[in-house]
Amino acid sequence: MTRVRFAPSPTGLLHIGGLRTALYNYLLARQTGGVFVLRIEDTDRTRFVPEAEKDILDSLAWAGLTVDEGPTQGGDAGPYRQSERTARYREAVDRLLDDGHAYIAFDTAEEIAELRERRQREGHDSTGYSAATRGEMTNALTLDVGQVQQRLDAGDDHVVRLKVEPGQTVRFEDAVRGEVAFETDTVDDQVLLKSDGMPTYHLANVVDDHAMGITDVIRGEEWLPSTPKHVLLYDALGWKPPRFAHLPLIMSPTGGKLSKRSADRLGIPVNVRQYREAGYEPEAVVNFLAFLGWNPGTEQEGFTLDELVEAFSVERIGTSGAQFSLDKLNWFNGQVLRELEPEEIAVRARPEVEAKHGAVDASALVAAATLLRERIEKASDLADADYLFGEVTSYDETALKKRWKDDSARLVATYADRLEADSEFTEASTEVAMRQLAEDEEVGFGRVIHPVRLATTGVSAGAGMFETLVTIGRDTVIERLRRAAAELT
RNA sequence: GCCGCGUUCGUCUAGGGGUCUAGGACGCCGCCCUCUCACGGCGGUAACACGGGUUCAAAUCCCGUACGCGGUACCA
Repeated sequence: MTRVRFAPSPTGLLHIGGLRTALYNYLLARQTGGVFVLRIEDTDRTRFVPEAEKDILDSLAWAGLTVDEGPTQGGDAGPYRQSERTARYREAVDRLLDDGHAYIAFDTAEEIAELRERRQREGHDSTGYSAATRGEMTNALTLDVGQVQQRLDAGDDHVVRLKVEPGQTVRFEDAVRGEVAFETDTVDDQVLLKSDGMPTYHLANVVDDHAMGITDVIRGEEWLPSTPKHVLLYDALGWKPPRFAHLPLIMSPTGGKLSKRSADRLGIPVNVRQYREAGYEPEAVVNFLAFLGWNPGTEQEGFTLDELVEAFSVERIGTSGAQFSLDKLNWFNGQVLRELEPEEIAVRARPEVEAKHGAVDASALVAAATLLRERIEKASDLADADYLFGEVTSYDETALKKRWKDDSARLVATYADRLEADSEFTEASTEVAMRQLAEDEEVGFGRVIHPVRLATTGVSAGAGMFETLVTIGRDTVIERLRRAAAELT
Protein backbone atom coordinates (compact mmCIF):
# COMPACT_ATOMS: atom_id res chain seq x y z
CA MET A 1 0.00 0.00 0.00
CA THR A 2 1.41 3.31 -1.08
CA ARG A 3 1.59 5.91 1.65
CA VAL A 4 2.83 9.38 0.81
CA ARG A 5 2.98 12.55 2.81
CA PHE A 6 3.01 16.28 2.34
CA ALA A 7 5.04 17.73 5.18
CA PRO A 8 5.04 21.53 5.21
CA SER A 9 6.44 23.77 7.89
CA PRO A 10 3.91 26.18 9.35
CA THR A 11 6.06 29.26 8.87
CA GLY A 12 3.71 31.34 6.72
CA LEU A 13 1.25 31.11 3.87
CA LEU A 14 1.53 28.00 1.72
CA HIS A 15 3.86 28.61 -1.22
CA ILE A 16 2.73 27.72 -4.73
CA GLY A 17 5.69 25.34 -5.03
CA GLY A 18 4.49 23.62 -1.89
CA LEU A 19 1.12 23.08 -3.50
CA ARG A 20 2.79 21.40 -6.45
CA THR A 21 4.65 19.04 -4.14
CA ALA A 22 1.38 18.28 -2.39
CA LEU A 23 -0.31 17.71 -5.75
CA TYR A 24 2.25 15.18 -6.98
CA ASN A 25 2.01 13.30 -3.71
CA TYR A 26 -1.76 13.36 -3.88
CA LEU A 27 -1.77 12.12 -7.47
CA LEU A 28 0.43 9.16 -6.63
CA ALA A 29 -1.70 8.30 -3.60
CA ARG A 30 -4.98 8.41 -5.50
CA GLN A 31 -3.65 6.58 -8.51
CA THR A 32 -2.42 3.67 -6.44
CA GLY A 33 -5.35 3.62 -4.06
CA GLY A 34 -2.93 4.68 -1.35
CA VAL A 35 -3.03 7.16 1.48
CA PHE A 36 -2.22 10.87 1.44
CA VAL A 37 -0.88 12.03 4.80
CA LEU A 38 -0.50 15.62 5.94
CA ARG A 39 2.19 16.11 8.55
CA ILE A 40 2.93 19.47 10.12
CA GLU A 41 6.66 19.95 10.65
CA ASP A 42 6.62 22.50 13.42
CA THR A 43 9.99 21.83 14.99
CA ASP A 44 11.35 25.33 14.53
CA ARG A 45 9.79 27.32 17.31
CA THR A 46 11.39 30.56 16.17
CA ARG A 47 9.68 30.53 12.78
CA PHE A 48 6.35 29.11 13.89
CA VAL A 49 3.28 30.99 12.68
CA PRO A 50 0.05 29.91 14.41
CA GLU A 51 -2.25 30.73 11.47
CA ALA A 52 -0.13 28.83 8.98
CA GLU A 53 -1.65 25.43 9.59
CA LYS A 54 -5.11 26.69 8.77
CA ASP A 55 -3.83 28.28 5.60
CA ILE A 56 -2.25 24.99 4.55
CA LEU A 57 -5.53 23.17 5.15
CA ASP A 58 -7.58 25.82 3.36
CA SER A 59 -5.22 25.86 0.40
CA LEU A 60 -5.23 22.10 -0.04
CA ALA A 61 -9.01 22.06 0.21
CA TRP A 62 -9.32 24.88 -2.30
CA ALA A 63 -7.19 22.94 -4.75
CA GLY A 64 -9.31 19.85 -4.21
CA LEU A 65 -6.58 17.77 -2.60
CA THR A 66 -8.32 15.82 0.13
CA VAL A 67 -6.19 14.67 3.01
CA ASP A 68 -6.66 11.12 4.33
CA GLU A 69 -4.68 11.40 7.53
CA GLY A 70 -3.56 14.57 9.27
CA PRO A 71 -3.90 16.78 12.31
CA THR A 72 -7.59 17.50 11.74
CA GLN A 73 -8.45 14.27 9.95
CA GLY A 74 -6.84 11.99 12.49
CA GLY A 75 -5.49 8.55 11.65
CA ASP A 76 -3.72 5.56 13.16
CA ALA A 77 -0.24 7.00 12.72
CA GLY A 78 -0.84 10.19 14.68
CA PRO A 79 -0.25 12.60 16.13
CA TYR A 80 0.48 14.48 12.90
CA ARG A 81 2.24 17.50 14.35
CA GLN A 82 5.90 16.96 15.06
CA SER A 83 5.80 19.11 18.16
CA GLU A 84 3.52 16.45 19.63
CA ARG A 85 5.86 13.57 18.87
CA THR A 86 9.00 14.58 20.74
CA ALA A 87 9.13 11.37 22.80
CA ARG A 88 9.64 9.33 19.63
CA TYR A 89 12.57 11.44 18.53
CA ARG A 90 14.13 11.21 21.96
CA GLU A 91 13.79 7.44 21.82
CA ALA A 92 15.49 7.25 18.43
CA VAL A 93 18.27 9.53 19.60
CA ASP A 94 18.91 7.38 22.67
CA ARG A 95 19.23 4.36 20.46
CA LEU A 96 21.65 6.14 18.13
CA LEU A 97 23.66 7.30 21.11
CA ASP A 98 23.80 3.78 22.60
CA ASP A 99 24.87 2.29 19.29
CA GLY A 100 27.59 4.88 18.73
CA HIS A 101 25.91 6.39 15.66
CA ALA A 102 25.51 9.74 17.34
CA TYR A 103 27.24 11.77 19.99
CA ILE A 104 26.62 14.65 22.30
CA ALA A 105 28.36 17.96 21.54
CA PHE A 106 28.72 21.06 23.70
CA ASP A 107 30.21 23.58 21.30
CA THR A 108 28.62 27.00 21.21
CA ALA A 109 27.38 28.64 18.04
CA GLU A 110 30.39 30.98 18.18
CA GLU A 111 32.84 28.10 18.41
CA ILE A 112 31.31 26.43 15.39
CA ALA A 113 31.29 29.65 13.42
CA GLU A 114 34.96 30.03 14.27
CA LEU A 115 35.63 26.49 13.08
CA ARG A 116 34.00 27.18 9.73
CA GLU A 117 35.84 30.41 9.29
CA ARG A 118 39.14 28.77 10.02
CA ARG A 119 38.53 25.84 7.67
CA GLN A 120 37.49 28.28 4.99
CA ARG A 121 40.61 30.37 5.51
CA GLU A 122 42.83 27.29 5.39
CA GLY A 123 41.25 26.31 2.12
CA HIS A 124 39.72 22.99 3.08
CA ASP A 125 37.07 21.35 0.95
CA SER A 126 34.72 20.75 3.79
CA THR A 127 34.06 23.58 6.18
CA GLY A 128 31.76 22.02 8.71
CA TYR A 129 31.61 19.82 11.74
CA SER A 130 32.68 16.43 10.43
CA ALA A 131 35.00 13.46 10.90
CA ALA A 132 37.87 15.75 9.97
CA THR A 133 37.14 18.26 12.72
CA ARG A 134 35.12 16.66 15.48
CA GLY A 135 38.32 15.61 17.25
CA GLU A 136 39.13 19.28 17.86
CA MET A 137 35.76 20.13 19.30
CA THR A 138 34.07 19.80 22.67
CA ASN A 139 31.99 16.66 22.54
CA ALA A 140 31.53 13.17 23.92
CA LEU A 141 34.23 11.95 21.58
CA THR A 142 36.88 14.27 23.01
CA LEU A 143 35.74 14.53 26.60
CA ASP A 144 35.88 11.61 28.98
CA VAL A 145 32.72 10.07 30.34
CA GLY A 146 32.94 11.85 33.66
CA GLN A 147 33.35 15.27 32.08
CA VAL A 148 30.37 14.67 29.82
CA GLN A 149 28.20 13.61 32.71
CA GLN A 150 29.35 16.57 34.73
CA ARG A 151 28.40 19.03 32.03
CA LEU A 152 25.10 17.30 31.48
CA ASP A 153 24.37 17.43 35.21
CA ALA A 154 25.27 21.11 35.23
CA GLY A 155 22.61 21.63 32.60
CA ASP A 156 24.99 22.81 29.89
CA ASP A 157 23.46 23.40 26.47
CA HIS A 158 24.20 20.53 24.12
CA VAL A 159 23.10 18.98 20.89
CA VAL A 160 23.23 15.46 19.52
CA ARG A 161 25.06 14.97 16.24
CA LEU A 162 25.04 12.14 13.73
CA LYS A 163 28.44 10.45 13.59
CA VAL A 164 29.17 10.19 9.89
CA GLU A 165 31.90 7.64 9.14
CA PRO A 166 34.38 8.95 6.57
CA GLY A 167 35.61 7.14 3.49
CA GLN A 168 32.30 5.70 2.44
CA THR A 169 30.00 6.23 -0.48
CA VAL A 170 26.28 6.60 0.05
CA ARG A 171 24.24 5.58 -2.96
CA PHE A 172 20.52 5.72 -3.43
CA GLU A 173 18.11 5.46 -6.27
CA ASP A 174 16.12 8.60 -7.03
CA ALA A 175 12.95 7.85 -8.98
CA VAL A 176 13.41 10.85 -11.24
CA ARG A 177 17.20 11.08 -11.50
CA GLY A 178 18.45 7.53 -11.23
CA GLU A 179 21.37 6.64 -9.00
CA VAL A 180 22.82 9.47 -6.95
CA ALA A 181 26.03 9.09 -4.94
CA PHE A 182 27.72 11.14 -2.22
CA GLU A 183 31.06 10.64 -0.45
CA THR A 184 30.63 10.66 3.32
CA ASP A 185 33.71 12.89 3.62
CA THR A 186 31.56 15.68 2.23
CA VAL A 187 28.69 15.04 4.62
CA ASP A 188 28.73 16.94 7.91
CA ASP A 189 27.89 15.54 11.33
CA GLN A 190 24.37 16.84 11.17
CA VAL A 191 22.70 18.04 14.35
CA LEU A 192 19.82 15.66 15.11
CA LEU A 193 18.58 17.06 18.37
CA LYS A 194 18.77 20.77 19.04
CA SER A 195 19.70 22.27 22.37
CA ASP A 196 16.06 23.11 23.02
CA GLY A 197 15.26 19.42 22.87
CA MET A 198 13.49 19.61 19.50
CA PRO A 199 14.63 17.42 16.63
CA THR A 200 15.96 18.88 13.41
CA TYR A 201 14.14 18.22 10.16
CA HIS A 202 16.50 15.39 9.30
CA LEU A 203 15.82 13.34 12.40
CA ALA A 204 12.12 14.06 12.69
CA ASN A 205 11.60 13.37 9.03
CA VAL A 206 13.24 9.96 9.10
CA VAL A 207 11.61 8.91 12.35
CA ASP A 208 8.17 9.98 11.20
CA ASP A 209 8.37 8.64 7.68
CA HIS A 210 9.27 5.29 9.17
CA ALA A 211 6.67 5.44 11.93
CA MET A 212 3.96 6.52 9.53
CA GLY A 213 4.80 3.82 7.04
CA ILE A 214 5.64 6.25 4.25
CA THR A 215 6.63 4.31 1.13
CA ASP A 216 7.41 7.17 -1.26
CA VAL A 217 8.98 10.50 -0.43
CA ILE A 218 8.21 13.05 -3.12
CA ARG A 219 9.77 16.40 -2.25
CA GLY A 220 11.61 19.34 -3.76
CA GLU A 221 15.10 19.08 -5.20
CA GLU A 222 16.46 21.28 -2.41
CA TRP A 223 16.41 18.11 -0.30
CA LEU A 224 18.63 16.09 -2.59
CA PRO A 225 21.90 17.12 -0.89
CA SER A 226 20.61 16.08 2.53
CA THR A 227 19.25 12.74 1.40
CA PRO A 228 22.54 10.93 2.16
CA LYS A 229 22.14 12.04 5.78
CA HIS A 230 18.69 10.52 5.78
CA VAL A 231 19.91 7.29 4.21
CA LEU A 232 22.64 7.07 6.84
CA LEU A 233 20.02 7.56 9.54
CA TYR A 234 17.77 4.83 8.19
CA ASP A 235 20.77 2.52 8.17
CA ALA A 236 21.82 3.45 11.68
CA LEU A 237 18.32 2.86 12.97
CA GLY A 238 18.03 -0.39 11.08
CA TRP A 239 15.16 0.77 8.94
CA LYS A 240 14.49 0.43 5.23
CA PRO A 241 14.47 3.79 3.46
CA PRO A 242 11.45 4.77 1.36
CA ARG A 243 11.65 5.43 -2.37
CA PHE A 244 12.82 8.96 -3.05
CA ALA A 245 11.70 11.25 -5.85
CA HIS A 246 13.14 14.76 -5.96
CA LEU A 247 11.13 17.27 -7.94
CA PRO A 248 12.75 19.91 -10.16
CA LEU A 249 12.46 23.35 -8.65
CA ILE A 250 10.00 25.99 -9.78
CA MET A 251 11.93 29.05 -10.83
CA SER A 252 11.14 32.68 -11.41
CA PRO A 253 10.46 33.77 -15.04
CA THR A 254 13.82 35.51 -14.93
CA GLY A 255 15.58 32.39 -13.65
CA GLY A 256 16.56 31.76 -10.09
CA LYS A 257 14.43 30.96 -7.14
CA LEU A 258 10.80 32.02 -7.15
CA SER A 259 11.21 33.93 -3.94
CA LYS A 260 8.77 36.29 -2.35
CA ARG A 261 10.94 39.18 -3.37
CA SER A 262 11.47 38.36 -7.03
CA ALA A 263 7.85 37.37 -7.41
CA ASP A 264 6.62 40.64 -5.98
CA ARG A 265 8.77 42.55 -8.38
CA LEU A 266 7.42 40.59 -11.33
CA GLY A 267 3.85 40.77 -10.11
CA ILE A 268 3.62 37.03 -9.60
CA PRO A 269 1.70 35.70 -6.63
CA VAL A 270 3.76 33.27 -4.53
CA ASN A 271 1.22 32.04 -2.04
CA VAL A 272 -1.76 29.87 -2.84
CA ARG A 273 -3.90 32.35 -0.97
CA GLN A 274 -2.90 35.08 -3.38
CA TYR A 275 -3.93 33.00 -6.39
CA ARG A 276 -7.29 32.47 -4.84
CA GLU A 277 -7.66 36.16 -4.12
CA ALA A 278 -6.51 37.08 -7.61
CA GLY A 279 -9.46 35.13 -8.98
CA TYR A 280 -7.75 32.07 -10.40
CA GLU A 281 -9.79 28.92 -10.67
CA PRO A 282 -8.36 26.07 -8.60
CA GLU A 283 -8.73 23.71 -11.56
CA ALA A 284 -6.49 25.98 -13.61
CA VAL A 285 -3.85 26.32 -10.95
CA VAL A 286 -3.79 22.55 -10.47
CA ASN A 287 -3.59 21.87 -14.19
CA PHE A 288 -0.83 24.44 -14.62
CA LEU A 289 1.17 23.16 -11.66
CA ALA A 290 0.89 19.57 -12.83
CA PHE A 291 2.60 20.57 -16.07
CA LEU A 292 5.43 22.37 -14.34
CA GLY A 293 7.88 19.51 -14.29
CA TRP A 294 5.67 16.73 -15.56
CA ASN A 295 3.91 15.87 -18.81
CA PRO A 296 1.64 13.04 -19.82
CA GLY A 297 3.57 12.14 -22.97
CA THR A 298 0.48 12.85 -25.04
CA GLU A 299 -0.68 16.11 -26.54
CA GLN A 300 -3.55 16.59 -24.13
CA GLU A 301 -3.20 19.79 -22.09
CA GLY A 302 -6.48 20.26 -20.29
CA PHE A 303 -6.87 17.88 -17.38
CA THR A 304 -9.27 17.65 -14.49
CA LEU A 305 -7.88 16.49 -11.18
CA ASP A 306 -9.33 13.03 -11.77
CA GLU A 307 -7.78 12.86 -15.22
CA LEU A 308 -4.45 13.82 -13.71
CA VAL A 309 -4.78 11.01 -11.20
CA GLU A 310 -5.27 8.67 -14.12
CA ALA A 311 -2.43 9.99 -16.27
CA PHE A 312 0.21 10.74 -13.65
CA SER A 313 3.42 8.81 -13.34
CA VAL A 314 6.58 9.52 -11.40
CA GLU A 315 8.65 8.28 -14.35
CA ARG A 316 7.45 11.20 -16.45
CA ILE A 317 8.59 13.86 -14.00
CA GLY A 318 11.32 15.99 -15.57
CA THR A 319 14.76 16.74 -14.25
CA SER A 320 15.39 20.39 -14.96
CA GLY A 321 13.99 23.41 -13.16
CA ALA A 322 10.89 24.97 -14.68
CA GLN A 323 10.32 28.68 -15.00
CA PHE A 324 6.98 29.95 -13.87
CA SER A 325 4.82 31.50 -16.59
CA LEU A 326 1.87 33.67 -15.70
CA ASP A 327 0.84 33.73 -19.39
CA LYS A 328 0.39 30.00 -19.41
CA LEU A 329 -1.54 30.02 -16.15
CA ASN A 330 -3.84 32.68 -17.55
CA TRP A 331 -4.42 30.54 -20.61
CA PHE A 332 -5.27 27.53 -18.47
CA ASN A 333 -7.65 29.72 -16.49
CA GLY A 334 -9.43 30.78 -19.67
CA GLN A 335 -9.73 27.16 -20.73
CA VAL A 336 -11.31 26.22 -17.43
CA LEU A 337 -13.69 29.17 -17.59
CA ARG A 338 -14.94 28.21 -21.03
CA GLU A 339 -15.87 24.78 -19.74
CA LEU A 340 -17.94 26.20 -16.90
CA GLU A 341 -21.67 26.88 -17.10
CA PRO A 342 -22.69 30.55 -16.73
CA GLU A 343 -24.38 29.66 -13.44
CA GLU A 344 -21.07 28.40 -12.08
CA ILE A 345 -19.15 31.41 -13.33
CA ALA A 346 -21.75 33.62 -11.66
CA VAL A 347 -21.15 31.91 -8.34
CA ARG A 348 -17.39 32.41 -8.59
CA ALA A 349 -17.68 36.02 -9.77
CA ARG A 350 -20.15 37.12 -7.12
CA PRO A 351 -17.74 38.27 -4.40
CA GLU A 352 -15.79 40.54 -6.73
CA VAL A 353 -18.85 41.93 -8.44
CA GLU A 354 -20.59 42.71 -5.18
CA ALA A 355 -17.47 44.24 -3.72
CA LYS A 356 -17.48 46.70 -6.56
CA HIS A 357 -21.16 47.19 -7.34
CA GLY A 358 -23.07 46.21 -4.24
CA ALA A 359 -25.69 43.49 -4.09
CA VAL A 360 -26.74 42.04 -7.45
CA ASP A 361 -29.42 39.58 -8.47
CA ALA A 362 -28.40 36.05 -9.32
CA SER A 363 -30.18 36.43 -12.64
CA ALA A 364 -28.20 39.55 -13.51
CA LEU A 365 -24.98 37.75 -12.69
CA VAL A 366 -25.88 34.76 -14.82
CA ALA A 367 -26.91 37.04 -17.68
CA ALA A 368 -23.57 38.81 -17.46
CA ALA A 369 -21.69 35.51 -17.40
CA THR A 370 -23.61 34.26 -20.41
CA LEU A 371 -22.86 37.43 -22.31
CA LEU A 372 -19.19 37.74 -21.45
CA ARG A 373 -17.82 34.32 -20.73
CA GLU A 374 -15.86 34.06 -23.97
CA ARG A 375 -14.22 37.36 -23.27
CA ILE A 376 -13.00 37.12 -19.71
CA GLU A 377 -9.81 35.60 -18.35
CA LYS A 378 -11.03 35.27 -14.79
CA ALA A 379 -14.54 34.99 -13.42
CA SER A 380 -13.93 38.10 -11.37
CA ASP A 381 -13.36 40.08 -14.59
CA LEU A 382 -17.15 40.26 -14.84
CA ALA A 383 -16.93 43.02 -12.26
CA ASP A 384 -15.26 45.20 -14.89
CA ALA A 385 -18.46 45.34 -16.93
CA ASP A 386 -19.72 48.46 -15.18
CA TYR A 387 -22.43 48.91 -17.78
CA LEU A 388 -24.13 45.68 -16.69
CA PHE A 389 -24.16 46.40 -12.99
CA GLY A 390 -24.39 50.17 -12.74
CA GLU A 391 -24.49 53.34 -14.76
CA VAL A 392 -22.39 54.43 -17.70
CA THR A 393 -20.55 57.31 -16.10
CA SER A 394 -17.84 57.95 -18.65
CA TYR A 395 -16.93 57.17 -22.21
CA ASP A 396 -13.63 55.72 -23.39
CA GLU A 397 -11.63 58.65 -24.77
CA THR A 398 -9.80 56.95 -27.61
CA ALA A 399 -12.91 55.14 -28.77
CA LEU A 400 -14.80 58.42 -28.71
CA LYS A 401 -12.20 60.06 -30.87
CA LYS A 402 -12.26 57.25 -33.35
CA ARG A 403 -15.95 56.39 -33.48
CA TRP A 404 -17.98 59.44 -32.50
CA LYS A 405 -18.63 61.48 -35.65
CA ASP A 406 -20.58 64.64 -36.38
CA ASP A 407 -23.74 62.69 -37.13
CA SER A 408 -23.40 60.27 -34.22
CA ALA A 409 -25.58 62.19 -31.75
CA ARG A 410 -28.38 62.46 -34.28
CA LEU A 411 -28.16 58.77 -35.33
CA VAL A 412 -28.05 57.56 -31.74
CA ALA A 413 -31.08 59.69 -30.85
CA THR A 414 -32.97 58.43 -33.85
CA TYR A 415 -32.12 54.85 -32.98
CA ALA A 416 -33.52 55.50 -29.52
CA ASP A 417 -36.77 56.66 -31.09
CA ARG A 418 -37.00 53.55 -33.21
CA LEU A 419 -36.35 51.26 -30.24
CA GLU A 420 -39.09 53.00 -28.37
CA ALA A 421 -41.43 51.99 -31.15
CA ASP A 422 -40.09 48.42 -31.07
CA SER A 423 -42.31 46.48 -28.72
CA GLU A 424 -40.38 43.21 -29.08
CA PHE A 425 -36.88 44.38 -28.21
CA THR A 426 -35.16 41.13 -29.16
CA GLU A 427 -31.74 40.55 -30.69
CA ALA A 428 -33.40 40.23 -34.07
CA SER A 429 -35.67 43.23 -33.78
CA THR A 430 -32.99 45.58 -32.51
CA GLU A 431 -30.70 44.53 -35.33
CA VAL A 432 -33.37 45.00 -37.97
CA ALA A 433 -34.10 48.43 -36.55
CA MET A 434 -30.46 49.42 -36.78
CA ARG A 435 -29.98 48.13 -40.33
CA GLN A 436 -33.11 49.93 -41.40
CA LEU A 437 -31.85 53.13 -39.82
CA ALA A 438 -28.50 52.90 -41.59
CA GLU A 439 -30.27 52.33 -44.86
CA ASP A 440 -32.71 55.18 -44.37
CA GLU A 441 -29.94 57.55 -43.44
CA GLU A 442 -27.74 56.24 -46.22
CA VAL A 443 -24.79 55.64 -43.90
CA GLY A 444 -22.64 52.59 -43.28
CA PHE A 445 -23.70 50.17 -40.55
CA GLY A 446 -20.54 50.93 -38.58
CA ARG A 447 -21.53 54.58 -38.47
CA VAL A 448 -24.42 53.59 -36.23
CA ILE A 449 -23.29 50.54 -34.32
CA HIS A 450 -20.08 51.95 -32.89
CA PRO A 451 -21.64 55.09 -31.43
CA VAL A 452 -24.49 52.99 -30.06
CA ARG A 453 -22.01 50.65 -28.34
CA LEU A 454 -20.20 53.63 -26.89
CA ALA A 455 -23.41 55.24 -25.72
CA THR A 456 -24.77 52.10 -24.07
CA THR A 457 -21.59 50.61 -22.61
CA GLY A 458 -19.09 53.46 -22.48
CA VAL A 459 -16.45 51.24 -24.03
CA SER A 460 -15.55 49.98 -27.48
CA ALA A 461 -15.07 46.29 -26.76
CA GLY A 462 -17.67 43.78 -25.72
CA ALA A 463 -19.99 40.99 -26.73
CA GLY A 464 -22.30 41.11 -29.74
CA MET A 465 -24.09 44.46 -29.79
CA PHE A 466 -27.63 43.13 -29.87
CA GLU A 467 -27.18 40.50 -27.18
CA THR A 468 -25.65 43.25 -25.13
CA LEU A 469 -28.61 45.58 -25.69
CA VAL A 470 -31.09 42.91 -24.72
CA THR A 471 -29.08 42.09 -21.60
CA ILE A 472 -28.93 45.73 -20.54
CA GLY A 473 -32.67 46.08 -21.05
CA ARG A 474 -34.86 48.30 -23.15
CA ASP A 475 -35.54 51.23 -20.87
CA THR A 476 -31.94 51.59 -19.81
CA VAL A 477 -30.72 51.35 -23.39
CA ILE A 478 -33.05 54.09 -24.58
CA GLU A 479 -32.17 56.29 -21.67
CA ARG A 480 -28.43 55.84 -22.24
CA LEU A 481 -28.78 56.54 -25.96
CA ARG A 482 -30.61 59.79 -25.31
CA ARG A 483 -28.25 60.92 -22.63
CA ALA A 484 -25.20 60.28 -24.83
CA ALA A 485 -26.85 62.11 -27.72
CA ALA A 486 -27.37 65.10 -25.46
CA GLU A 487 -23.98 65.05 -23.76
CA LEU A 488 -21.71 64.18 -26.66
CA THR A 489 -21.53 66.55 -29.53
C1' G B 1 35.53 27.47 -2.54
C1' C B 2 33.52 22.54 -2.04
C1' C B 3 29.46 18.91 -3.00
C1' G B 4 25.21 17.62 -5.88
C1' C B 5 21.72 18.20 -9.84
C1' G B 6 20.67 20.08 -14.47
C1' U B 7 21.20 22.17 -19.88
C1' U B 8 15.97 20.89 -26.92
C1' C B 9 12.22 27.23 -29.71
C1' G B 10 11.62 33.53 -25.28
C1' U B 11 8.69 29.86 -21.80
C1' C B 12 6.54 24.66 -20.57
C1' U B 13 7.97 20.42 -23.11
C1' A B 14 8.01 15.63 -26.84
C1' G B 15 11.87 12.84 -28.44
C1' G B 16 16.49 8.47 -25.30
C1' G B 17 21.34 5.94 -31.68
C1' G B 18 18.86 6.02 -38.16
C1' U B 19 11.67 7.49 -39.17
C1' C B 20 14.41 14.81 -36.83
C1' U B 21 14.40 19.15 -43.30
C1' A B 22 13.36 18.13 -34.35
C1' G B 23 6.73 17.48 -32.86
C1' G B 24 3.00 19.96 -29.45
C1' A B 25 1.45 24.01 -26.08
C1' C B 26 1.92 29.28 -24.18
C1' G B 27 3.54 33.98 -26.01
C1' C B 28 4.33 36.88 -30.40
C1' C B 29 3.07 37.97 -35.79
C1' G B 30 -0.29 37.32 -40.07
C1' C B 31 -4.87 35.61 -42.31
C1' C B 32 -10.06 33.90 -41.88
C1' C B 33 -14.65 34.72 -39.06
C1' U B 34 -16.76 39.72 -37.72
C1' C B 35 -20.34 45.52 -35.49
C1' U B 36 -15.90 46.03 -31.64
C1' C B 37 -13.14 42.94 -28.41
C1' A B 38 -12.59 38.10 -27.57
C1' C B 39 -13.38 32.83 -28.68
C1' G B 40 -12.48 29.58 -32.61
C1' G B 41 -9.99 28.05 -37.25
C1' C B 42 -5.67 28.36 -40.45
C1' G B 43 -0.59 29.76 -41.22
C1' G B 44 4.18 31.85 -39.60
C1' U B 45 8.45 33.03 -36.17
C1' A B 46 11.74 30.33 -33.10
C1' A B 47 15.67 25.38 -30.16
C1' C B 48 19.21 20.22 -29.73
C1' A B 49 24.99 25.18 -24.74
C1' C B 50 30.19 24.33 -26.53
C1' G B 51 34.44 20.98 -27.54
C1' G B 52 36.22 16.21 -27.95
C1' G B 53 35.30 11.05 -28.43
C1' U B 54 32.39 6.12 -29.47
C1' U B 55 29.64 4.58 -34.00
C1' C B 56 28.48 3.30 -40.82
C1' A B 57 25.14 6.89 -38.23
C1' A B 58 24.46 11.13 -32.15
C1' A B 59 19.58 15.95 -30.06
C1' U B 60 19.93 10.89 -28.31
C1' C B 61 25.84 7.15 -25.47
C1' C B 62 30.83 8.65 -22.95
C1' C B 63 34.38 12.49 -21.30
C1' G B 64 35.61 17.54 -20.61
C1' U B 65 34.38 22.82 -20.54
C1' A B 66 30.91 26.63 -19.89
C1' C B 67 26.60 28.24 -17.86
C1' G B 68 22.34 27.73 -14.53
C1' C B 69 20.14 25.96 -10.12
C1' G B 70 20.31 23.77 -5.32
C1' G B 71 23.05 22.52 -0.87
C1' U B 72 27.00 23.70 2.29
C1' A B 73 22.45 26.19 9.64
C1' C B 74 20.92 24.04 16.59
C1' C B 75 15.71 26.62 8.84
C1' A B 76 12.83 23.51 6.70
